[in-house]
Amino acid sequence: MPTDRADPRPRRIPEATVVRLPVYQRILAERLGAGEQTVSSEQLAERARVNAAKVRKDLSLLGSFGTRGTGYDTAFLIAQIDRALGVHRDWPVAVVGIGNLGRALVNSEGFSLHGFRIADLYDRDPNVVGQRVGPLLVRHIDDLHEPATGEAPAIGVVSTPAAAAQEVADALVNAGVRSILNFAPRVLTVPLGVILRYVDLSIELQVISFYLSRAEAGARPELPSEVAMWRSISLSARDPAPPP
Amino acid sequence: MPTDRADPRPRRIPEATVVRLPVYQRILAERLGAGEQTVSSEQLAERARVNAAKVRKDLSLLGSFGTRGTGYDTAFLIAQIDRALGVHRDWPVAVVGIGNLGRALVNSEGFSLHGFRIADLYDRDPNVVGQRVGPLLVRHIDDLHEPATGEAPAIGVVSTPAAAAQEVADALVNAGVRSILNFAPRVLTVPLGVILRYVDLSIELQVISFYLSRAEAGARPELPSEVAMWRSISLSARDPAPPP
DNA sequence: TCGTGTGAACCATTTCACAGCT
DNA sequence: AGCTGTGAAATGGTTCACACGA
Repeated sequence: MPTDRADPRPRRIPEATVVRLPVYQRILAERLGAGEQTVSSEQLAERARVNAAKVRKDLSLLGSFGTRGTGYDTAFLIAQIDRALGVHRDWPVAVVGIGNLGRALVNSEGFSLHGFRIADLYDRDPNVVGQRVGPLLVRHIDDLHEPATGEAPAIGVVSTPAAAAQEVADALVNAGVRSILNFAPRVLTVPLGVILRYVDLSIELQVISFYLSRAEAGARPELPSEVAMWRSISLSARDPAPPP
Repeated sequence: MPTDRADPRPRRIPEATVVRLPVYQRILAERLGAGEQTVSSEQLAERARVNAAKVRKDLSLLGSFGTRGTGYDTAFLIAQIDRALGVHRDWPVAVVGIGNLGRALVNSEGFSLHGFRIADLYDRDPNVVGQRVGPLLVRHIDDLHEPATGEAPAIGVVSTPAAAAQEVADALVNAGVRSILNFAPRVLTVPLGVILRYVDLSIELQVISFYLSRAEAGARPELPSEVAMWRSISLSARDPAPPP
């Protein structure tokens, strides 16, 4: 008997699935906006450029939410994915590095449209500290350990130059931040237990360069040249070694 | 006998490896800057947070470049990875959408430090068109089909608002651009054969949210909570179906 | 009839473990 | 003695194919 509704013991969700869920989310929101009450795995799959079986498998990990012969209820599925992702909660975000990039991120649709709340902005430049960006004042990095709201933000976004990134990451970790999203083109070191993800322009460009070269070199699609990807990297750290 | 030096028939390189190569690159550059002539798979692995065997396997796909008992020659390995990635070539890039984000990207270390040449800037806003950004003038989107340099750029970067992204992608494709890096929070549709990658703040935040929830829920590290990742998504499109 | 949910087969990637070179 | 390169085993993820329910 498949677990019904709010699953008390959620199955293990593979990392590969986790990164697809937000994509399905976005497609669902789109379809809901277009008035589609219901959506099939086939439709989701086409838009996401994946196999329909994969969509069904992914979604079935969250529970049995579809209706045979009909598909999935759009709004209901959105809610379920939200729940699985934990997005229904409030995750305060601190952005460190309020240059061009930081400002762009703060004002971006990525934050506002998806319920993440920017709690604090930090910079080191005295000309920037004290400025108003959106609804917030930029604070000095050294005040990181005592956030405006009194509690450490859940997520730290690093949008400083590469040279400052490690130092900022250290400061975030010391302040009790449990996860870091790094935009600086720099490999970071953080303690085990801190969630770390990278967003990196030059890495993406290099990956594209690779596939461009291949597409050009082999006239025949040696690697099928239609490589469409959502940030398809996977340097996920497993346990360094379960102590035997 | 392992193929030596410039391999005329390069092995197939798995996608998973392709995305790690730029990371190794960055670490190597770092070590070279620190004066390390040579580096071991163990050292690379530690910094990249991966298994050393993986590093060796990845690198052995490019050829046999290491020296047993010693490790890899740092500078030489950098050159080899560059070659594998095709970064030694000139890939002109067009950036469409010169708002906060576009400007941040154009001025970022990601471009300048990694040899990608920005060939064209485009926007739709008449107030922006004609402006000077870095060494370039912003041109109007409608001039996309006739790029300043006369030849279509190899890579198109989309940094417009979500609402304009599909339209811009279409224009890029029509202009002959073979690959797109999309920063807009929007699922795009492009013809088969066009390389498409996404960089997406809100997706990353949602993925982090998932792991934060899990880390919090299960006191025991249900999924080992140290999930460190390089943009680990993988919605890669395989051939829709090899026509039978 | 249509489309989900899912075992089972398949394929890709990771890790182990060790032979072989320096 | 140290570290690469790589078969072979283990793991993880994808796709097939079909029973089942609406």
